[in-house]
Amino acid sequence: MHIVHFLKKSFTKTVIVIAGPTAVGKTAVAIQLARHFNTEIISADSRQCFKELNIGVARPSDEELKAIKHHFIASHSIHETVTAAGFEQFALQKVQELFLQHDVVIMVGGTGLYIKAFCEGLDSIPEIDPAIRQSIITAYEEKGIGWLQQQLKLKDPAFAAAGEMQNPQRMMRALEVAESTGQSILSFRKGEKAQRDFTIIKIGLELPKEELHRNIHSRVDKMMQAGLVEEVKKLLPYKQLNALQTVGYAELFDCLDGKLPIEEAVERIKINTRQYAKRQLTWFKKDKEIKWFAPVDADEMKKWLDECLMKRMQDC
RNA sequence: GGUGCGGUAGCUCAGUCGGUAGAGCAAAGGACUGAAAAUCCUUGUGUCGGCGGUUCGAUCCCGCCCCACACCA
Repeated sequence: MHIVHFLKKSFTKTVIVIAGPTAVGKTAVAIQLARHFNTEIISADSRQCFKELNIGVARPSDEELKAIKHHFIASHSIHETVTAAGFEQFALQKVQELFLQHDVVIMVGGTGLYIKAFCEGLDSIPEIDPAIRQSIITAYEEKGIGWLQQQLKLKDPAFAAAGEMQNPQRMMRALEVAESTGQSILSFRKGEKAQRDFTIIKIGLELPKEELHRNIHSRVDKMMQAGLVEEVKKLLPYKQLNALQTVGYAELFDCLDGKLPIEEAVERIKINTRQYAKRQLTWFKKDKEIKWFAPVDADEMKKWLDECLMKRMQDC
């Protein structure tokens, strides 16, 4: 009886996930929905979580942050290691905290893997000693992809046979797992979806391609006017960090290093942002649970969500 | 006006000692479980500036014309 009661109660708790490509207008929609449900927002963005990055990652404005409380925005430093697994932990804990006060919580973001980790969980793989990781990176940088291929054939033949043997990042991960556990990374990947004790509703935001591209173009121009170059200049000493392998920063580092004229750097940022948006769309379109809307249709979203929530309450 | 150099994919260019062409970038599609704004995979694309000539055959050789750039007047 207690358990049934508990389930009933927790299933009335809901996270509304808002996904979509960069520059589609996620922030504004999230704020409208947060107002409507009188709740708070958890960002699912692998770059906006860094306090050192602001203009270039289109962090919500101070007014927006003041209007609705956001989490996982400017909450970490570029010197920390932030990962999908870390985000899963963070968001799961945050959501439980927020459920004490709210029945509905909004999650918005463009980082598909983070959203997936939150909704479905990641298989648990033992922690890797940072020293092992570093030694693999160093060796790869010195000896190249051939070395990685050879090491993997030796230490994780299963991955070598089935994995992506041209993709250094995946290969390095496989190698570090093999070296520190003695087992193939494939043996850890069960692919089981974690069960969450709350409801998840997914919304996708979409615009015609040309319109999205116009948004990207003008947003990059605005970032430049807002002083992106100054922001990037301060981060130049840290350009090697993972957090700074980021569109808008990488290109301007090249510019500051004299490798690229400023006009070309800006053009590059626009191109790379478009390509990034395309990758996001490829990822999200695969998720059949997502209900798609135009960003201007906030009222329709509210209506649809209210109906959804009503239905789930009755089901429980 | 003269001389030189060039005109080949959306862009930058390579190439064919004459048998209708290929790289990079862009574009399109896709993958992706601890770097994910990262990383990786796949795929086109052409009146080879125009008109003639030589040739079995011309993008390639020859002539004329057009266009761009540089230099000289």
